[in-house]
Amino acid sequence: MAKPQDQQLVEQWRSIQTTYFHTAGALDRALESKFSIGLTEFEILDLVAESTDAACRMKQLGERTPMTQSAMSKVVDRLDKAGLISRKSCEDDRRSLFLELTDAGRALHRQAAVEHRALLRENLAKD
Amino acid sequence: MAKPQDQQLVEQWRSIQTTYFHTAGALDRALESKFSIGLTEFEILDLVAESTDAACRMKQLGERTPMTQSAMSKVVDRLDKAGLISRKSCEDDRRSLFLELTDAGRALHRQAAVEHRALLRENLAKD
DNA sequence: ACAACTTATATGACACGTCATTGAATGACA
DNA sequence: TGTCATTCAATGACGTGTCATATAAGTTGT
Repeated sequence: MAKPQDQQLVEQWRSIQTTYFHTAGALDRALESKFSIGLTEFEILDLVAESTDAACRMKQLGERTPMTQSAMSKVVDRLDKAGLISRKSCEDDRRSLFLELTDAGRALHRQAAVEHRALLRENLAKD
Repeated sequence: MAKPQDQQLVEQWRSIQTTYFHTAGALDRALESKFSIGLTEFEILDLVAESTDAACRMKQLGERTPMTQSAMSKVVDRLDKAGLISRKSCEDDRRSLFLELTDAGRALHRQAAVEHRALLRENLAKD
């Protein structure tokens, strides 16, 4: 009944899902237990950390992650409350916000990134 | 500062995430609007539909999806309440449950599967 | 046959993401 | 300059997932 090419598509999709779930789960649990931040929080830290120029507005970040604007706003809010990031309003356009890591944020990111990369290596390695 | 091999890992991961988010989002929205079921619900229907033998206990399904046992239990509960699936207790081991599609469930699955495969094709196609 | 352990599923508290909406600032244009 | 539309971010209501636990049934060893 099922077309073989459909079967193959479905399997490809399930494989992506499985990889995603397992990897995301492992990352989330590790970051949570060792650094008390979730994977989403780390991902924002990571994006802010790697953005060299000052043009690090939330809007730009939104273009670099599949996260919703709403989700981002809440994550950034948590990071702010945790003292890992700071939001400064931008003079050019007062609707925008500039994000930057605090010292604590930078330190935590540096450590967490090591763990993060290591787990990616474990999980994404071709078996 | 960042090792190039790490960069590559990170990009591989982000690519998986993006594919996963976009595809899952598209599937979820389409199934929700056209058939009033979420992606997770569809996935359970799909698994039950493709399990030929009667040995379709929740436990087995759990082995075929990255979903949590808890999550599965709730999804199945919703499907049951929606009249798309039925849980019959198993005589051999009364802790287990057999799942099977109702007629409505089978009909809905048949239609939804077409949409599902089509969207997978759109989203997973190599660009 | 009785404890102690293990396994299959359900459930409650809680956290997070989504959608829709709001508030505020900007742009466009007559 | 005043109106209308657009853009950036925040928020509240709501659904669904997760963890820890509960419930119930099966298993093992004595």
